[in-house]
Amino acid sequence: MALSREQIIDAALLILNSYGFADLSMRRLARELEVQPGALYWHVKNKQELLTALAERILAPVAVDSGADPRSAVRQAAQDIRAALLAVRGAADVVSLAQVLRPELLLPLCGLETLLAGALTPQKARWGARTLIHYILGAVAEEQTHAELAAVGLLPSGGQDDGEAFLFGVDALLAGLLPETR
Amino acid sequence: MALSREQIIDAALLILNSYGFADLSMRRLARELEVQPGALYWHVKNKQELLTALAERILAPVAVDSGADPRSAVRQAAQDIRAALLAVRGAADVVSLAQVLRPELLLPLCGLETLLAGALTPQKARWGARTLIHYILGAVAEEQTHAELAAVGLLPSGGQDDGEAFLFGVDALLAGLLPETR
DNA sequence: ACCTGAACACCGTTCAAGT
DNA sequence: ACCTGAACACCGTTCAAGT
Repeated sequence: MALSREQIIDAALLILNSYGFADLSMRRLARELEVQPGALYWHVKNKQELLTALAERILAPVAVDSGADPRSAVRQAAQDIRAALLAVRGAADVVSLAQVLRPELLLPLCGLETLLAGALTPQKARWGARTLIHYILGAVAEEQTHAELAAVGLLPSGGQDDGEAFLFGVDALLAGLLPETR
Repeated sequence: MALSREQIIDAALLILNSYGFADLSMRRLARELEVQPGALYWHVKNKQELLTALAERILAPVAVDSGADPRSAVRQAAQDIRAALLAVRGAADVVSLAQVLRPELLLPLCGLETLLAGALTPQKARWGARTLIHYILGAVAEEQTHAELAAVGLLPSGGQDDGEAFLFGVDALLAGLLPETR
């Protein structure tokens, strides 16, 4: 049966989870799919485009809903994004790369801006969303890299609660962006 | 004259500024220095170590001083770090990589934690500093990547003020971390 | 001590030619 | 339409052997 774009993304996700981001190469992917490397380029423009598609897939489970107040909606969205990233090995690196090149494609990340737009001027909503995104991706990338290094024994597996540390940053940012209207 | 570690770092910085991060390879570096690739490995353990040394050099001009209140000291430090990064093409990518692997080596980044420790509990200071660092590196990396793409014509050169956007994020974070004690 | 030469095991991408 | 075969121009790293 003919190779398909979806099949390629599936295989990429599999390599990512089994061997990590460093091992995700076009040639490795071709090997896994039992085709020649060149075959991939019929379905995908280049590696960059593949990574962007991969990022979309990784974030697909996240649904930002604007229920309740912006504050708790953003808080929930941040946690959902983190969860989606942690579900796939190396995901934060993939999404960080994609985010810089094609931010408009990553809907959940745009969603943050929409949520903030409910309480801020358009410009502040945009800036605030980017601040959040940089923090989220940076924090989770660090978490995942540390997990990677700890698994290989290059780093002591930190016994601290990453989830708590993550939320501390989100809450600090939210406190600064959306001061209590009381 | 014999090759030296400092010489290698100098050449790396030169390649970075002239051709960008993507072109900074061990082989390219060797070519520039007119030695065989293997020669580099007498002076440097591997590429990772070279990048870490490069990151230290890039951030060397930054001096965090704890004068005045923590708030304005951190604000100034963030701006200084951004300036140091913007002075070298691709610097944010280099420092981001180094930061994940050996955060203790990047003194200016540790300095942020020290500054915050003046007003927060040790744990909150650590978390707060990491939040700031993730934001700073993410924001500047995006700025530099966009400049890179715009220079190549792949992206319209955004006419907005990146400095203002950067400060908005820093101030939001600081407002959340260090609420006005008034 | 410091470097060369040569190798090993890889990359991303292109493209004529086949089916 | 979809893929192979083969090439091009690269990587990071190691290591015997030379000086």
